[in-house]
This record gives sequence, C-alpha cells and structure tokens, in this order.
Amino acid sequence: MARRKAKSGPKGGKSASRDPGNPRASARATIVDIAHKLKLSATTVSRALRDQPGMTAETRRQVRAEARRLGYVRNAAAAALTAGRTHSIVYVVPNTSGRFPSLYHMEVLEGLVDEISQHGYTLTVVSERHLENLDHSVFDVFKQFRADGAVLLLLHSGEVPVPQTSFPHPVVVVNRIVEGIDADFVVADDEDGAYAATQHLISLGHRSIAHLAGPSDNFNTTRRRRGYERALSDAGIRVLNRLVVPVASISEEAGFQATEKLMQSRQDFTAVFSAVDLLALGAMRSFHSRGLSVPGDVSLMSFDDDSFAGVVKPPLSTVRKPRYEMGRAAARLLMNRIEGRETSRSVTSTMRTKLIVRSSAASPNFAGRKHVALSAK
Amino acid sequence: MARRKAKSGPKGGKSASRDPGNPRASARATIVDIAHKLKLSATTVSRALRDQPGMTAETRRQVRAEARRLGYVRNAAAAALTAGRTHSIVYVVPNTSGRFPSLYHMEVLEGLVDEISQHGYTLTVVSERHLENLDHSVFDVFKQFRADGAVLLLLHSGEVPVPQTSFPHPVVVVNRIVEGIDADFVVADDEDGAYAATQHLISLGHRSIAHLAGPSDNFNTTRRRRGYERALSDAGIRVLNRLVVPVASISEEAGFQATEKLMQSRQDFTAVFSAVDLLALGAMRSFHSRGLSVPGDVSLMSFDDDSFAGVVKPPLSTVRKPRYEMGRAAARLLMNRIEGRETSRSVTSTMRTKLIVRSSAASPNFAGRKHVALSAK
DNA sequence: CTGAAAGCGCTTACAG
DNA sequence: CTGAAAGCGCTTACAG
Repeated sequence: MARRKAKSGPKGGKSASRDPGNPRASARATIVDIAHKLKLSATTVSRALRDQPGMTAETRRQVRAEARRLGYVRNAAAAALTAGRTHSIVYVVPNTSGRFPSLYHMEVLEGLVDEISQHGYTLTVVSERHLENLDHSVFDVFKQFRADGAVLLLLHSGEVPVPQTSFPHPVVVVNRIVEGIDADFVVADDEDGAYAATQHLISLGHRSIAHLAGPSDNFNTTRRRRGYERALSDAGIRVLNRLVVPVASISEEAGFQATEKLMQSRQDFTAVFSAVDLLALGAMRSFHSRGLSVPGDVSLMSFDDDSFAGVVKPPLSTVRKPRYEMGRAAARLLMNRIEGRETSRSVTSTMRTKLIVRSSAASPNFAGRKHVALSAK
Repeated sequence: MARRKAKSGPKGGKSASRDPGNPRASARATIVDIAHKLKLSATTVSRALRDQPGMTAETRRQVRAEARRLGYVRNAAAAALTAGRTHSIVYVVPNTSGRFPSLYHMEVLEGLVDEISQHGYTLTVVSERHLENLDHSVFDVFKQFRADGAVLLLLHSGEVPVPQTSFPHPVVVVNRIVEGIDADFVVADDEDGAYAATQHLISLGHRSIAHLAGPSDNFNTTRRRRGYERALSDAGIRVLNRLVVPVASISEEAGFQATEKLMQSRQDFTAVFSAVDLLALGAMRSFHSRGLSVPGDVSLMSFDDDSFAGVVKPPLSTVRKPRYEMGRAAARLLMNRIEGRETSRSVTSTMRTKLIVRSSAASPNFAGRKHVALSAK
C-alpha cells in the first residue's frame, strides 16, 4: 500500500490532525475533515468555502462554522494545482542603486500587499537581479514564476526590451508607460505636478524661472519639463531655452554642476524648478557656496519629496507622488483583469500628485536680493 | 471520462504544450513531457531534476538538456503538494510609520530575496496589518500562510506577545532578541557601534559627552546606551547621569525637547552622542536655534545612518547597521535550519556595524567655542 | 540504475 | 441542492 496511508494510521490518512500518533504535527485540517464531520461531500465543502452558489444558506453556514472551529486554511498548493490559478501576484523588485528608488518601491509594495491581501491574494517578490542571472528580462517573469499577475516597477530611463510574445497573465507596469506592450499602467501625473510647482513659483511673483531638467530619455522628467513649460506659457511667460539646463544623470553632483553652469552663463533668474529633489540638493550647494540664500535670493522648488526633502535647510518645497496609492491602484487593475471585470485593451491609471509647500520658495525680493547673475565666480 | 482529457486532445492531456488546438496557451512542459521524449519514467526525470543520486551521469545530462529545450519550470504547486514543503519563505512586513523603518526593511527584504533565490526559494510578503485584521499576531503567520520558514522584522519597542506553541517551521527574528521564543535571531552589534561612536568622540578630545538615550524598553537603544557608558568607563571618564537624557519616543521633536532640557539644566558638555539620527536632527535644531555651531561649539554623533544623515548640514557622523547583510544572514539561518544543517536550539547572528565619519564631530575648540551651558535661554 | 503505483488536497465537469 | 469520480503535476516508498 501507499506509505502515507501506513504512516497516518487507521483513519486512512485523511488528515494528520486526527492522527493520534503525531499529536503535535502541523495538523492541518483538510476539506475532507470538514466534510466528514458534517456528513457532506468534499465537493460541497469546497463550494461552500468559495462562496459558490447553489446550496442552502444553512449548509454554507455549517461548513464555515466547522472550518473556523478546525482552524481550516485552504491548502494553496492544492488549490493552485487543480484550479490552475495561484492566487498570487509577483512583484519584481527593481535593481535599486540609490535611496529614493528604495523608498519609492517600498511604498508601492506596501500598497500592493495591503490591497491584494484583501482579495485573498498573496504577494511573491522576485528580484530583477535574479531574473537577470537566469538570462531573463523583467518581462519574462512568468517564464520562471507562476502567478496570476505581475507588477513591474520600472525605474530606469531609456529603452526597454519589448517582449515578443504577449503575457500569459495580466501585467501592470508602474512608473512609466511603455508603448507596444500588452499591459496596464499606473503613473503619476508628473506633468500636472510640475505645472503646479511652477505655477506656485509664478503666483509668488517669479517671472524668470530656470529649470533643472532630467535626462531627456526619462519618461517622468520629460513630462515634468512639459509641465514647467506649459505653466510658463499659460502665464504668458516665454520659455527660454537658456534657462533650461538638462542633466544627463540624476545625482546631487549633477545638480550642482548644472546649477554652476547656469550661473556661469550669467542668466538672471529668481527661481529654479528642479525636476528631481536630488538635483535640487546640488543646486542648494551651489547657491550656498556663492553666499546666495534660499529662498532669500533664489527660490527653489523640486519634485519627488525624497526622504531628505523636509530635513534639509531650508526644507524643500516639492511635489509628491502618491506612492502607496499607486501600489493599491496597480493591485486593483490586476484584480479587475484577473476577475474579468476589465476587458479593454489597456488601461492607464494616472494618479494625482501633491504639492508640498515648505520653505524653499518665497516671493522674490527684487529690491534687497543678490542677483544670482552677479554671483558668478 | 474526465473533462480535462477530453479538452486536451488525443495525446491524453499530458500537456498543453503539445495540444495543437491551443497553440498559444501557457504551454507549460511537464515532467512527463520530458519523460516521454526520453523514454524514461517521470520518476527518473523528477530525480534527475532534483539532483538526487543513483543514476547515470548521462541520464541526468539528457534530462537536463531536454528540460532546458522545453523551457521546463517545475510546477511549484504540485511539488509543494506532494513533498509537503513549499520552498518559500514568508516575510512579515512591519507596520511602518516613519521613513527609516521603511528604508530599513526594504534593505532587509532585498538581502533576503537575493539570498533565498539563490537557493531556489521564493519570498512571500505578508503585512503585519493583514495578520492583525485576521486577529493574528506576527507569530501566527504559519496559521494563515504555508511556508518553510518565516522572517519577522520586529521594529517596535516593548513587550511582545510570546506565542504559546512552538512554530511548525523555522523562524528568524531580525532587529531584536526576544527571550522565550523558539527562533533564531539576527541583530547588529548596537552596543559595539555605540562604543565606537563614543570612542570616536573621545579620541577627538571630548571628555564631557552627553547622551540622548532612546526609550528604556527599546532593545536597540538600551544597548546603545550601554556602549556609550562602557566607552566612557574604558577611557576613565565617569558616567554622569545628568548628562544622559532619556526620551520616551523617537522623533525629531523629541530630540529637540530632550536637548532643550539638557541645555536648561546648564550642564556643560562638548559633544553629544544621540542614540538615533532622528533625535540628532532635533538636537541640531536646538543648537542652531541658540546660535551654537556644530561641530564648532558642540560635536554630534548619532546612530542609524538614516537617509537624511549625509544630507543635513553639517553631514552627520553616525553608525550604520548592515541592513542588506542582515537580510542575507536571516536567509542563511533559515536555509541552514530547513536543510537540517543547524540543530542547536537557537542561534543569534550579531552583525558588525560601521562607523560613518562625516562632519558633525570635530575636536573641541576649548578656547574659541561658545560654552553650551551659557547658551541657555 | 530505473519504474509503476499511489497519493498530496483540492476543483471541476457531469450526473442525479 | 448534493455527490462520485477523475484529475492537476509532482514526489515517494517500494520493488526490481
């Protein structure tokens, strides 16, 4: 006979929980334990537990009560094997290098977990690095892992290797829109956030506003630049290319260098809108090194609300993406797809950003301020 | 007959990958696909794939080659169901409120994922909040989720509800040691880190060093205080209780208040060792508001290397825990337990901290400095 | 060194 | 409204 039968005693190995020889074992109740107790079939129990229609309310009630008494928890492996769905979502952890991505993706992850667990789903985390070691891209995640859906947080700029085949399960891409892939998207309205930041500066009285622009192949910073330009235009202010300094990479040093360059070009301006907080940090260093005060001599606004933003001197006025909510939104999109409520080809959920007003921007003090152009060394 | 057979055609439903009617399906190859191709049994294929002994090198080679050709990936659900182990680890995401915990647990998580995926394990993330909604504590994680092990990052101070029964699978607790629970532990050597920080101050010439102490029920900050006291004693400096200000909760404001209190008590000191970066931030505010310069008039050292530490003015000298490495260490402990290499009752892995010297601490300028005691308002 | 058979705990057509 | 039977894709004693 089968070894398991032999091992688990007279009851026929139906469940370790009733095995007297193994009192302290994991002792998981199964669906047939419940069925036996109630003199029902496993089929009925299974249906009752999954809220399937076609049964007395009374039967259902009894099954649930018994399940609760026994501390029954569905064996996810068995369910996955038979039903062909795992009730799990994979989240691909990006290869983060800096701090901000880390913070970003943690909050996305938290939103994700909170939302899917309410739907009875489980989150499996896979690292992009691991996928790469297996010679796979993030889009190949289903080749290696079984899940009912995936969310990919895409943090890097530039081209993305668009997969040849369509995905076997729904995919949500967070943080950027990639053309030509069969997925849903969650992004923040970076353009609108940048618009609001710039407008804030304008409403303070600034007319000459420089911009530290991110890399031109970055999905998010290019949209921030558009927001900046649109805010100026809408206020009847000309967009001057010489006030826009593009930056090739995102770092404090890059922000410093870009600002130095701006100063050396002897443009005059009363405010700067930086596409990224980290760049703003470099800008501050540049200003301070020239004895310029923020916001006394120059106002500064930025984007991201990185963890240091509220803590630097002066605290940075900036724009925040709803990171946690973006995670939840991604989860909801996935649930809608998986449960068949969403049938359109692709949906993009664009989330509102939030203007965080701190103290790095103020009205220009035309009379008393040091002209930044004069501070060029 | 069975519906699945009927559905997948003449080959007997062995695998969708050979079903001509469904060319684009998920098309997962199974073990029997490989077996058929090679005229072997599923048993042998299964064994070959799991590196079990007792077979020709040649057979093994063939199986692996065929598996690769077919893009075979083990069906984890089936394997879990039969073998009784899931090859997955649960990570319980703590309820973070502040930023630092978020950063902390992200890096722990990354170390965890990287390490376990090398062992063929998968990471399932569960939130503490979700467990609580189910009326469970973090220690009940196995009641709700099946996994071969768990890692719990315990961030909060104070008592912990020690579980009555032992765990059905290995558990590693990260960030604190809890007596009376059947687990392994990964902690940093906070005492040693604090000792090093204090010693750094002493070697700079400070003899009068105040301490912003964390909550007295916090596992980590109490060890930091011990490190501070031991460093003083070892240097022949008396530990003065009036130079130690305890704080009830950890926040910038609490650090500010504690420092104000210290100043008002008119103690004189030339340096402060703060148990937590966030408190140090409040201390800085207090000093600056009194026109005291750091490190000109007071030196400041801290602990955590929170994300703002390198970015405030002046950049904070502090102590860093190896967060990523702690995640890996937790994973390794788990693997050792699961694979039976570790049999002792409990092992605690204490990780070395790192002194990060930036610019908030310098030699005391006894001649020129403003005495902090005189700055009391 | 290799395989046949049973079983893990569910779910799903199908039949009543 | 309920159940018997087959099957998901593996792994594991057991037998040769």
